[in-house]
Amino acid sequence: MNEDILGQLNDSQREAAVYCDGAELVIAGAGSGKTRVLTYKIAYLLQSGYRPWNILALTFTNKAATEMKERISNLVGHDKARLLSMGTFHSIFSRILRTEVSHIGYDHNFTIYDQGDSRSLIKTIIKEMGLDEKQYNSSSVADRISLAKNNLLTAHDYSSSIHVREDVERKVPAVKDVYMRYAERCRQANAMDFDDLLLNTYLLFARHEDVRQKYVDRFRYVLVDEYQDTNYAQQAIVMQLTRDHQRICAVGDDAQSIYGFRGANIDNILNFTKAYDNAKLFKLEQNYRSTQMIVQAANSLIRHNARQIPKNVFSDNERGEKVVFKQAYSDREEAAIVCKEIKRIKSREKCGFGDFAILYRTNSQSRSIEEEFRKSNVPYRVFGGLSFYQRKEIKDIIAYFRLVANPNDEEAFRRIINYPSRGIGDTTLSKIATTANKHALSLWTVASQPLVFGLEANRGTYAKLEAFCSMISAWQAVMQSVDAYQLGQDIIKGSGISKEIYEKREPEDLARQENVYEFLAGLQDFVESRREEGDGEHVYLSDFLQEVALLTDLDSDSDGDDKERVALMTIHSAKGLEFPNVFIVGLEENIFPSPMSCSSLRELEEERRLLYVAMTRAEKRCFLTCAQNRFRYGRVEYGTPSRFLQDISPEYLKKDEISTPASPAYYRGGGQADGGYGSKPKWMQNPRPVASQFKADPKPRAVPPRREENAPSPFSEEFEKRLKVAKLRLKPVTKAEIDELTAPTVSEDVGISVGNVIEHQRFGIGTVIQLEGRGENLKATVQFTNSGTKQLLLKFARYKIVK
DNA sequence: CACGTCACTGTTTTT
DNA sequence: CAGTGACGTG
Repeated sequence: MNEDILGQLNDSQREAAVYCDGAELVIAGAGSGKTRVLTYKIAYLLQSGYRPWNILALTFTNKAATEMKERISNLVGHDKARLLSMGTFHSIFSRILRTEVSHIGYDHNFTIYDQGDSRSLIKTIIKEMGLDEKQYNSSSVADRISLAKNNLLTAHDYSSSIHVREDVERKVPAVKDVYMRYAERCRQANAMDFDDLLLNTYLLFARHEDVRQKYVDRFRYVLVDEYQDTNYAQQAIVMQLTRDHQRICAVGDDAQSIYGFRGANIDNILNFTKAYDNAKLFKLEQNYRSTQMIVQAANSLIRHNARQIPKNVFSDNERGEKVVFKQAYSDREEAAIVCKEIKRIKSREKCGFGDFAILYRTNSQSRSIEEEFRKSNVPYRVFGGLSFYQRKEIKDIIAYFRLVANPNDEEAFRRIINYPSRGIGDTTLSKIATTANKHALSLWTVASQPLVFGLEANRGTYAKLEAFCSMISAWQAVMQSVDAYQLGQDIIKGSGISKEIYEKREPEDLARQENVYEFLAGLQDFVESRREEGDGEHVYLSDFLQEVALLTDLDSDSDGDDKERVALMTIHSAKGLEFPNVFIVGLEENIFPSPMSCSSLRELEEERRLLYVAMTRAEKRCFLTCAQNRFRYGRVEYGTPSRFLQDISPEYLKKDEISTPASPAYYRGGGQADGGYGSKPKWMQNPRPVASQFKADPKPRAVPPRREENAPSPFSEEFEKRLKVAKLRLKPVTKAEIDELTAPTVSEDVGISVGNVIEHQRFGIGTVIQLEGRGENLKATVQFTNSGTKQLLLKFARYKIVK
């Protein structure tokens, strides 16, 4: 059996796979079968007597973990494979923290703050401290803190570290104080950000030898994929787990280290053999993926980097065509060239749209390509960008879930205390925050006992707070008895979110409704698959929350459908993937390399590696394009070809091979904004009557949920089937239920009631369809004949009753 | 308190 | 361009 498995590897792959005598570093050139070695090594370990749960395999993405598990399943069977500990650093260690976190003073139901949460908290703190928000830009402060955590510096350590001097030089001396407060607030909220998951794991193991020992005993063999992208904290944790027995296998390629901005430290891989004394070094140098031409072109590029482990990547595949470079006049022409070339290759060879990928440096570059593809009916799929879980309506729902699971969660509290509107506005919120800070308590504690902490507010406000808190408390009470799906539905209905979302009928609302369906379907799916896996009879909301925080839609497995679409993604998200034909677009100075990364040689080398990664995704053909004029930040910018083009040896590069499309003006000139489609006035073309209500989430996409047949929302493929089923099973919130939820409160003190027709000074004639609130807060929802539905606060509205 | 409007401004990659 | 914050109005 061993023979069978190992027979499928080449000599150097096999040597790397069977070496089990100690620390091992496998330098795996691009396309050299790195994943293959890892999977076979794990299969080999299992056959040599290791129990599945004794093996820990850390990957870079959840997707990589799932795929590897699947491949191992095929070798050793599902039963064994499913028991392996395999996942990202973040997901594996968050699970360990869940069970051990009481040792370091957290509660096991801690929340995981995503980047948006932590940025918003940092922003709040900067405001509270009265710092200048221009000087203390919340995201750069967040980056500083993140970097510190990645280097295992706690807030306390930081304040006496060299970083403080840097901060002083950069004119942001208070970063250390922001960090200090931020850490306090996170603890107060019983929350951890992504970096805390690593930092706290490290501290847990460092301070509690018995706990460390427990996991050292459990994880008898540790494998780390993409080692070049680990940061100091990750490396340190791996060291804590492996320094006793030295059974570690790290796999990676220093030439593909592209996550330095996230704290990844290329020194980890460069210095591996120093960290582990007797480490054995293996090199996989044969590339099985690409043509010789592509491999050589990529080699000639990466040769310009000084810091690297020497290696000689080669290919025995066909020689192949030269890498093609073409400069276009504009970004539109660039898109058209790419589009035309895809069609040309596709008709010449028997291949599908799925054999093509467009790679770019920044997400925003997908736009011009998308426009062109849509115009030319080329099916495509955009990866990355705004993930499903970052959509406003989904985040709102999750915020409710989070607050129920952990009422101290400050960010969740802030998000939903007044969503849907319940008359608790900024004034009340900031009073709560001030009081909470004064007593070093969470917002929830203060809000639920306002009188105890001397929160000053009027009667109405107390009542509203009371209503909100008792609603949340009621769900808390049943959280351990009602299953996640049931409770989730209850919350969506009871919170008023369903009313908020299902009431309206604008196109954007419909998209949101679908997203909520998808979300519920996903939740149901989660509950069911958990049950099938036999992890206990009941699946609770907290189980779901644990997973959801670390999910990306990149991780979702796509079904066959994707094979028929061109893939659009950033180079970063293309890591580990391969395509027959790859187009790398936007190779211009000011984009690639990014101007943010041009200040040091180190950063520049990372950008070069990024291009190396991009080129080595290609199996057969690789195209590089750039544009002279590009529409960016609302204006046309002039750009010159990227300096990296000169790094590629000319013998592998062919310029201007693609023919320019014959006619149209790809010039996006000054004057006519709407290049000849109809002539509606601007304000009619993109009606967004309620836009302001739905804006404002961290990384919103320009075009709201994509719904055209070419470009459905990132999630709809994998959810489509489940969705249909779920819709049947789900009995979506019915009209009657909505009516019930929106039942009017009869109000005696004003002469207006549901059914009245009023005439409003600005909006014209309309029918009152709902009334809520009382006294001076009495609010009417009015369906106007010509102006849609509006909410009017009657004490202000200028109207008269007509009927 | 909620919502609409206006002016300003920042520009990268993601677990 | 598109997101954000400040400000005014009902």
